[in-house]
Amino acid sequence: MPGDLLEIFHRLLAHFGPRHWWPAKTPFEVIVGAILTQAVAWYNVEKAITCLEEAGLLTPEALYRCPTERLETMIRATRYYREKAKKIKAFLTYLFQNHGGDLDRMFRLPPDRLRRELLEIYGIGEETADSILLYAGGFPFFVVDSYTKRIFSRLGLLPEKAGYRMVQDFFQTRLPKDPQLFNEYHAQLDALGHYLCKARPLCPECPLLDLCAYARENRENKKRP
DNA sequence: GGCCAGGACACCA
DNA sequence: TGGTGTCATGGC
Repeated sequence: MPGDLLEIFHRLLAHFGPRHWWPAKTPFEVIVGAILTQAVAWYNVEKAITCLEEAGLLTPEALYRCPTERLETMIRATRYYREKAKKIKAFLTYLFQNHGGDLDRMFRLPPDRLRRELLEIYGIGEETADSILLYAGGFPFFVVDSYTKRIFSRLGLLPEKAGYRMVQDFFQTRLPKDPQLFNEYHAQLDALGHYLCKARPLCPECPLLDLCAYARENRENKKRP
C-alpha cells in the first residue's frame, strides 16, 4: 500500500523527471501567474503572461499604474478576466499601501503573518496564497490543489471531502519542512493529475502502474454500494 | 456546438 | 456551515 509520501515522491520524480517549477522569471511573475491560473489550464496563462511581458507590464510599478481596462484586455485568455484583473489590482493595492510596492519587504514579514494578510486580499484564497508563499517567497507551505485532493482521497489516504488545511497538514506533518521538496512534490502531483486524466491506457512500463492501479481500484470499490 | 479546465467569492437556507 | 450560482475564454 503506497502510504509513504517520500516513496511516492521519489517514484513520481523518477518517472516524470524534475519539473523546474514555477515557470516564471521573477517572484512578481509567479504572483501574477498564481492569480491568473485560477480555474484555468496553464497554457492559457502563458499567453497572458507573454502579453504582459511584451507590454513591459510585469513589474509591480508598471502594473499598478496600468488602467484596469487595459489589464483586462491583456489577460482575456485566462477566463473570468474581469474578476482576475480586479484580483491583481487588489494585490497591488495591498503591496503599495503596506510595503511601498516592494516585494522583498513584503517577504520579510513572518511567513504565518504574511499568509494571513494575503488571505485577507480579495481574490487570494488558500491555494493562491500558498503558491505565492512557496514559489515566490520560498517558504515551506505545501500547495494543495484539486489534483492533490483527488489523488490522495482515491488512494484512500485522505477522506474524500477533506478540507484544505487538513490536506496541507497531512503533507506538512509527514514530510521534512523543505521548500524545495514541497515545490517539486506539488509539481509532480500536477504531472500525475494530468497523466491520470489523459493517459489511457496506462503505459505498461510506467513505474507508477501499481500506484495508479491501486487508485483506480479504490475508486471503483467506492462506487459499489 | 458542447464540454471542461491547476479558484474564489457572494449569497442563501 | 455547507451547498450552489457566478465569473464568462479557448482548445478539443
